Amino acid sequence: MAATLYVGNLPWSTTDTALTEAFREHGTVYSSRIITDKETGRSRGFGFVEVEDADVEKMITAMNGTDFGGRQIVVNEAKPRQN
DNA sequence: GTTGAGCGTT
Repeated sequence: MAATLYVGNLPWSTTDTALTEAFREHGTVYSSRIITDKETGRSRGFGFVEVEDADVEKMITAMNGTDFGGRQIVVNEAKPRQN
């Protein structure tokens, strides 16, 4: 089972790989994605990380508000896109 | 060569 995490306040230079590497240290990470602007293709400064369902709370507690690339990131449970 | 609240694609 996998759950999705919303990660905000990211530096513009953050990559999906960087997110994976950071979150992998605190739990099981299946995939990660940085949301890019549909018109310019640049990073919007936030992304989503797919993690193990049982590790969601641990990931949020461990990563929310922590320094990432010089910025304090925001980690929350992502709102369900499909219902 | 920019910006900074906010929840994404098949």
